[in-house]
This record gives sequence, C-alpha cells and structure tokens, in this order.
Amino acid sequence: MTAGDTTWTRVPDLREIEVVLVLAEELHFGRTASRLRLSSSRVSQLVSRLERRAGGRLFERTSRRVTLTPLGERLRDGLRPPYEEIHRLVRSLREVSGRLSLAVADLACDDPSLPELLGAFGALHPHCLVVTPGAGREAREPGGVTRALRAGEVDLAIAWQPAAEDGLALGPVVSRQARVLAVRRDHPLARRGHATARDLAEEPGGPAGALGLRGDAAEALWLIAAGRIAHPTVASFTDHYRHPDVVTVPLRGVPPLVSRLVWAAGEENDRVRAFADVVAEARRRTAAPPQPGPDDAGG
Amino acid sequence: MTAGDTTWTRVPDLREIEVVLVLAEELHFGRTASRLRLSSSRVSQLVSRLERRAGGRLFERTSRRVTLTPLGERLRDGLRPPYEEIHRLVRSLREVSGRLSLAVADLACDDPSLPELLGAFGALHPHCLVVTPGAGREAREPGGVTRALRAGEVDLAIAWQPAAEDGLALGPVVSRQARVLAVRRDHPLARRGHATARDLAEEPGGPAGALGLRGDAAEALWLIAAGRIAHPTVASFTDHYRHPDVVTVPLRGVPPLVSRLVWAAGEENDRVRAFADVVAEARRRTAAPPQPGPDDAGG
DNA sequence: ATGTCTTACGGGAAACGTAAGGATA
DNA sequence: TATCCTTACGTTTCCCGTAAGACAT
Repeated sequence: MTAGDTTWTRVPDLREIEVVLVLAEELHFGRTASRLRLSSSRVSQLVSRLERRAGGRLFERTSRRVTLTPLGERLRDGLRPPYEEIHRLVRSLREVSGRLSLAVADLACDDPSLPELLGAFGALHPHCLVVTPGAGREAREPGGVTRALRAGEVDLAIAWQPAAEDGLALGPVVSRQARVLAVRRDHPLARRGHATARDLAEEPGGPAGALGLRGDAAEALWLIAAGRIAHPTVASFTDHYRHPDVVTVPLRGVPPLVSRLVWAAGEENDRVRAFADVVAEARRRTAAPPQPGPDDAGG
Repeated sequence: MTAGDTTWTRVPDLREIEVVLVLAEELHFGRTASRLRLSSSRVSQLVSRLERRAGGRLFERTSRRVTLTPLGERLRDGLRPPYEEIHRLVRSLREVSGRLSLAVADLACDDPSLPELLGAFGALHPHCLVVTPGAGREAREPGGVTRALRAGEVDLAIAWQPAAEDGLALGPVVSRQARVLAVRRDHPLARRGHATARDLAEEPGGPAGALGLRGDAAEALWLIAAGRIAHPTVASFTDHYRHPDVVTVPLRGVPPLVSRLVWAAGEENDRVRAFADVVAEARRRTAAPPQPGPDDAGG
C-alpha cells in the first residue's frame, strides 16, 4: 500500500474546486462535464484529486445516484464564497464602461451571431452601452463599414476581408463562411447543384472577377427572383434573406470569405480590447475547428 | 496588433495569485522565486499572465525597483482574504488530532531531520501529539523498531530497509545514505581514504557479510577508538557520534542504505496517513534528486 | 560591471479525451 | 439492457527551468 503518493497539496487547484462546486449542484457527472466543457472522465479525475487533498470522499456515488457527503457539504459551503469572490474580483478588474459603437457588415456576423456576441459582452460589461447603427446603408455597401470607421463614426466594425493597410488594426476573426451563388430556382445551375468561378463569367449582373459581396442583398433578392442576375454571396444568406423563387448553390473552388473585427489603429482602448476578447472567446467556444487548415489571427 | 490572443480567462489560476501576493510583499522577483521554489523567470511569466487577465499592469518595475500599481494594490487587497480562506479550509479538512507514537531507528532520519519532520507535522496538525520513545534500546538494535511496531508499542516507525513482508506496510522513503566505514584514525584504511566490501572481511568485529548496521553506535564508538573493530555505518554517523580518534571512509561498491516510514498493515489511519504525507512532502523539498538513478516508493 | 527583470526555447510532466470496464436499476 | 461512473492509455498542452538579452545602477 506504500502511501506517500498522495498528490501532495501545493496549491489547491481552482479547477478542482470549480468542478466540485458544479457537481454539488448538478449531482451528475455528465451534466457537470458538459457545463464545464470537459469529458466526464476528466470530471471524475478532478473530483478524485480534490478528495485526495481533502482526505476523504466528498461525494457518495453509485452509477445511479450522486450525493454529497457531510465532508462534501462542508467543503462546498466553505469554498463557494471565496471562489466566487476571486472570480468576481478578477472579472471586475477587466470590466469597462462607457459607450461603444459598432458597425456590422451585412451577413458578416454569423457563427457566434450578433445577439450572442452582444449578450456575452453585456454579461461581462453591464456598464458599457453598445450601439449598432447597423441599419444604415453603409452596412450594405462593400467597404461601407471601414469607411464609417475611418470617418470616426464608429469605434469598431465587423468587416469582410479587411486589409491591414492604412491605419486599420485587424482584430480576431468573427466568421468564416463558405461561398454560395444565389440563383432563381429554375436556373440551370440550381439543377446542376453547384457553381464555379467560371460559371460566374457567363452570368449577367456583374463582371466575373467581382467575387466579393456586392450591393444590397435585399435588393439583389428581387433581381434574382426576377431572373435578372445570379448573386455571389455567403452561406448564411439564406438565414437572413428568403424568397420562394430563390435558392443557393455552393460555389466550388472559391475560398471561404472571412470577416474580422477591425478598428482604427490609433483608437484602441479598453472597450475595444474588451470587445475583441469577447469575440475571440465566443469564436473559440462556438466555431469548433472542423479542419486544422490555415488559421486565424497572426501577430 | 491583432489582439485576441489575450490568454483568455477560463479559471484564474491560484498559482498566479499566490505569486502576485508574495511578490506584493517582497517587491523582488528573486526572493519571491526562492520563497515559492520557482525560477524568477517563472515568476515573471506568472505575473505577466495575471496582468493579462486583469487587463493592466499590477507592478511597475525597472531592473532596480518593483512597485505595486494602484490596480495591483486593489487586487492584492481583494485577493488575499479569499485566497487564504481557501487554503485554511482545505488544510483544515486534512487536519488530524489525537496521539501518534513513532519509533525511529538510529541514524535513520537525516535529510529531512527528525526535528524538521516533527516541526512540519506540528505546523500542519497542531492538535496531534507526537511522542517518540526513541531513547529506548530498541531504536539501537537492528530490527528493534519493527519489533516495537508489531508489538503494538508504537503506531509508526522509521526503519532501515524494512521488508514488505508479514503485516508491514511500507511508507515513503525517509533517508537514503551512502555507506561508510568508521575506523580508528591511524587505521590503514583511513590512510587509503576508502574501503570496499572485501576489506571488511579482513576486519575484526563481525562477519564480512554483515553489511547492515549493527549494535549500539555509542558503544561501537568506544570499540573503534580502542582499535578493536571497524564499524560499517552510514554517512550521517559523524553528525551524531564523534570521537577525536575516529574517522570514516567511504565504503565503495556498496549500495546506499534506505530508511522508510513503516507501519502495521492493519493499523493505517488518518494520523498515519497524515504523517506519511508530511514525510513525502519534506523529502520532496529537501532531498533534491542529484542523479535520476533507481528510485523510491513503488506500488 | 553587476544585479535584476524579461524573452526565447526545449524537455518533460500534467491535462485531457477516447475507449474499455464495471456497477446499478 | 441502458445508464453512468471509473480506469487505462495515448496524445497534446503548457508548466517550468536554462540561457541569453535588455536595462538600470
């Protein structure tokens, strides 16, 4: 039995404590694991480790029921206040207040959706008012949001493929979307089920080279439905614009379009950094890395 | 500048917090590092990390002076109470009380010395009384302490090379000492500067095979001084027994002697475990691993 | 020139997940 | 049998120290 391999205490790990506190609420390893984005195996390991440190079982568990032991209750009651105090404190230091204006290019925010983003930011920074003058025309025009940024009309923008040039600082990636072509439902390409860059050259409605987003999507929708144009756009187009006669087909061979947070280089401040952090974190949470392909924000 | 690589918060690490609290006292990276047994490089890294989390510098530092910023003071004042609360709580759960009796074989405790061990244990478990009937003869006799253990006279023993057999549970290693031969100062081996196992065969005082410790060291000291015997023992012999005419020479080719904590297999309890933990930790602290040779407590 | 903090970098110990095992209802 | 906790094992992360750099005295 040799003892002496008792995971000696050093510093009691806040990770263990968090797990035990959540498990004390949930009384279920699986739910605890998913709340904390861990495997239930890991939850089990962390609980065991804190039990070794504490010198006794904290939970009585069969495969059917999980219960707190008296020791576990004592620990939970004693640990929760200081644990939350530390969290509250560290969070409060990062907290910002004031006003932040944000312009969002059309369709540019959609894996963490805009409401999700604003919700997360609001939860962390309840004293900072975020305004989104997004209904303005500039959000619909290509390059409109970066113009608003340069003009000082907004503090922050989410733009499609912004260039790092002249006074623009690039923030984290917000969205990476596959390209699609919106066409009338009886269009030959709709029947074929996909389109390529070459197909665009033969379509009316714009020069073939213009693969970027163009014009107002709501307006385009009518023109597509009328059979006047085919409209290159991004996958989330169908989530926001819909018409019974309009469908989209994947645009093969065209790289996905990337939108990023961007701000005027000189204008970085606490609020801007705070928003960038929220974006980066939300992105890390929601946008799982499906393929480890060429990736985001380099220095 | 791209932002978004801000070491996002997850759980604020207690390690960082500890470092910042100590640095706030010491105002010196080097001293902080040695108090926490870290490299000063690591201290710098941990401080920087918490600064990223907090969103601002906590210390103003040149290579000559370290000062707390206002933010740093707020953090220190806010963090210390909950941090100490967590420590106090987790420690209090492990705390044991009652009485623990411990027999120590002669010379068997000496890298964490016995006072060090008792001091560390006492600090952690102020309500547990440790008695060491160490002056008794059994501590001097080979096998005496394990006999006392089996007889139920003590709860715990530190013994030389205890065997795992019949009802003895092996605990952590306490001491690992090089073998030496104690001889009269004008002995030929003293002049040569070392001895080997072969030399022992030619010495009076015992059969050559008996490389273990034997008899009472204080008594042996007289016999050595009288030139009657050469006495195989361990390196710390000279720290505890001294005579102007007695010197020791290294015993080459003989493996070091190992002492371990040991208890009666059925009698393991909270106090025993607590003491074993203290030993293991003290050993980890003091006995630096000079060579990664064949090592200690296996399952 | 010396003492002190920071950055760069590599080895190795954990953190962590997947999959298999075992217990309960 | 279905659910759910635990153990075993391989991969990846990041912890941490060494060494070199930067800066102040």
